[in-house]
Amino acid sequence: MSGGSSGAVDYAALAQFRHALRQFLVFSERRAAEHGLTAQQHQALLAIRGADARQVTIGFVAERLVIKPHSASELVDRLETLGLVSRAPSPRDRRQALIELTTRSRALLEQLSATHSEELRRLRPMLTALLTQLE
Amino acid sequence: MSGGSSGAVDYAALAQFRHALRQFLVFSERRAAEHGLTAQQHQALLAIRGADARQVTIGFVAERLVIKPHSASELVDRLETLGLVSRAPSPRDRRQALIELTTRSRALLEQLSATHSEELRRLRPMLTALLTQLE
DNA sequence: GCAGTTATATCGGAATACGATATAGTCAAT
DNA sequence: ATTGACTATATCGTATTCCGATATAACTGC
Repeated sequence: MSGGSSGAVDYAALAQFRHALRQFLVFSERRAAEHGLTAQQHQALLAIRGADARQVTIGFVAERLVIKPHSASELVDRLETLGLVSRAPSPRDRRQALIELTTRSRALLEQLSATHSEELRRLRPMLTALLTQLE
Repeated sequence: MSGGSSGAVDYAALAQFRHALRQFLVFSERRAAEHGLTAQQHQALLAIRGADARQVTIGFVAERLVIKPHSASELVDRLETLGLVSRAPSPRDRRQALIELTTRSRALLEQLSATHSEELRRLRPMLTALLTQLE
């Protein structure tokens, strides 16, 4: 036996888990599209909102979305063009760009998040069951 | 109150869940890349393997990966070029292409799947906790 | 105030899913 | 058998977006 518990891999369980993930991601993508957003734009808005008190910078967005900082910069460009975020140089460190949601994106995100929470509540039993099956 | 349980959305929990998902997907992407595969190629191999007895067609791959059939066709093209799957017309219905893994891709997938199972076992507590938090 | 580092930005290039369309095979009903 | 509707797969051009390489500006310690 290698490192795994029983040696044999449960391909069907893995495949089902990935299928469930894909379904969720496609669900998410479609909801975002209904509001004129791409999946990444939605994720960025959520990451910014979810930061609560923290100062949100390009670097922060990059870290939360697990993309390179220069990709986050481009992503924020697009959001700014859409009027969904504002960028302002940080007074503390003028290299940093402080990012904030606009009224419009806050409203948008609230709707999207409600839908997503609901969907995840719906998917939870299946996801946890599939994860359990992998043990 | 709307449809949700308490009306207010837990943005931080949603954001954390998406961050965890992204981390897993990036993990997966990197492992696949170490074996010369893209994420989608790996997913396709897994879907084919996870089908067990079932006859695997382009349509089946499309359905499991939640992509359009013509995108699945392109994806299988690339896998065929890499020598990771074979395509043969079905005797039953000669429109269909029956797809099979090669010896090489089976070995490849076994390694990848072991790593992934392990990682998912590691992530399970976090994922289930985050899902629970959304209730 | 210089060297090294950090934060963000710009540009060209690569990958891949998609829409529109094409081709080939199947099936039902005549 | 032939037609017509439908299904499975394939091809082509396009758009999106991430990345690597590189640039710029600002911060830090000495």
